[in-house]
Amino acid sequence: MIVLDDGPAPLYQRVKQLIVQNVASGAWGPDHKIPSENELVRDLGISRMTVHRALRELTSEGMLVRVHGVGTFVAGAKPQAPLMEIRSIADEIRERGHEHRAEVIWHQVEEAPADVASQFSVMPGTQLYHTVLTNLENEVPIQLEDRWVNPAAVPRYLEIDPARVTPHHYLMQQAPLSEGEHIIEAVLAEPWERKHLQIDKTEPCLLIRRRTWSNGQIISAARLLYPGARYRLGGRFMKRGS
Amino acid sequence: MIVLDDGPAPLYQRVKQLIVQNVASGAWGPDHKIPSENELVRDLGISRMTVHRALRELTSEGMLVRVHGVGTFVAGAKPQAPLMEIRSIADEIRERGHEHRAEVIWHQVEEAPADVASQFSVMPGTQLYHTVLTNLENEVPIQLEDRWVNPAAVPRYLEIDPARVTPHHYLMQQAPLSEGEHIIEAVLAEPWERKHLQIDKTEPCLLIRRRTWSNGQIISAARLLYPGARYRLGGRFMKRGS
DNA sequence: GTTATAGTGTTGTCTAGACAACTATGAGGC
DNA sequence: GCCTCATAGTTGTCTAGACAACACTATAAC
Repeated sequence: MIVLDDGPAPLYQRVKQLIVQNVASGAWGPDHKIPSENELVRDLGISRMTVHRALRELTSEGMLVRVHGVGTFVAGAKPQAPLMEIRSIADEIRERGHEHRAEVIWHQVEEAPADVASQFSVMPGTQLYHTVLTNLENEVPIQLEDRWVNPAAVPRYLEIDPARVTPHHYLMQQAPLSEGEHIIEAVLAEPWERKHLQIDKTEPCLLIRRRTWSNGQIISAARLLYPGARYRLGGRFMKRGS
Repeated sequence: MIVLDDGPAPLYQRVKQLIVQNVASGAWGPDHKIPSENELVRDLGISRMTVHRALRELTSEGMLVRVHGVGTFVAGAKPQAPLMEIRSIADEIRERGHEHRAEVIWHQVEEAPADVASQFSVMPGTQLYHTVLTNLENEVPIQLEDRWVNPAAVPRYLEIDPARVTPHHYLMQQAPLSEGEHIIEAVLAEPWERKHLQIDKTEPCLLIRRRTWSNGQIISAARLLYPGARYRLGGRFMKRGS
């Protein structure tokens, strides 16, 4: 039985959510043919244009593949390796066989400063969740994580203990990732950042600004700061814009 | 006077093209308020849903900014540095104050092999343009560029001389960039690639696979191979997928 | 058996209209 | 001056229907 969640969200977003849930749960595996537009129209009792918009957006987001005159299918394994990979630093460290520990510096509600507000497309002063912590590999600080989270998307975020459940894992579980953005640059760390990373004034750092979306809604914006001498970046990236 | 191009393309795509042209030509600069949906409906003689879809897609592509109840504006300077940057290797070399020269290896029509066809979403055997060349910095090969181009999007591509006009510059001029994708990995070069790059069998290479889109249409797919000892990658990336 | 042809089901596009939600503006009352 | 409220203009969403384009299948003709 297919039924829409109720809620204040627009209809087409709830249709998208329904599809995403079926795919994320594994009920609809790769190459599964999903119900046709007319079937969804009949089952959900909504208009075809609304269904069509939901399916079209999910197609442009890479979750579905549509074939004119045939049907709509769950996107299978891509011909090349996954285009995006957002890894957890904790997983990375453990895969290297090292010990991982997180030291929480802040974990609270804060009013968004202007630069953060613009990234979230909200008014400055809007209340957001803010977590700052360092990730240590064998007791050596390897990353400073400065993360803002959208309370509307993840209302219970503040209840977690970031030292035990990494914010990354919690967010991935609460809001299946649909889109991400990485900006990579080399910078010098601020004094308070240097203190937590235990690095020298002249130490160049790799800065990764990461934003993630789920179902069109921004979930989180994070600044990830790596001491240059202790980290190298690898992986695949995709970029888009302007 | 605002008027749509005629052609076989769907109406909403022609509306997008009209907006893109006005922005690319500079007629509508950053923060310019573009005509409202109702004005476009009246001037173009088409329905509002069609106009709305065009504006909505351009907004999601980052070209426009829409404010509920106010209007639609050309996206201005972003609060942070441009999210995507696709640079020309020739520009990079010249900025370092070095001499740049390109050696053309192939520049012709070819039938797409299966892997290329899948990247272009066409049938294997479809005729595409194919250019292979090396870029030399002070007569030292620094990059091998293996590029496929969509003839439907850039029909006169074969008429250029890649040694004089870089394919990158020509494509950027012919089809304003709207979207791009980078995949970065480390590989060993094929024998024929090693010959042109004048590198050793065991030399690790940085491989960047780059695809670019313009107005929803794929323009070009390129494999850019850099000898690891002669190049370091820097820049900003954005990724999205799955 | 092979080849046309018609029919069915699917996605892609477009229309005309409606209502909701939001913003800015100006008029009026205090 | 300051506040409240009505109004107009804009974008966001949704509907019901229509036709086109495409793929597949079953049927009929040869």
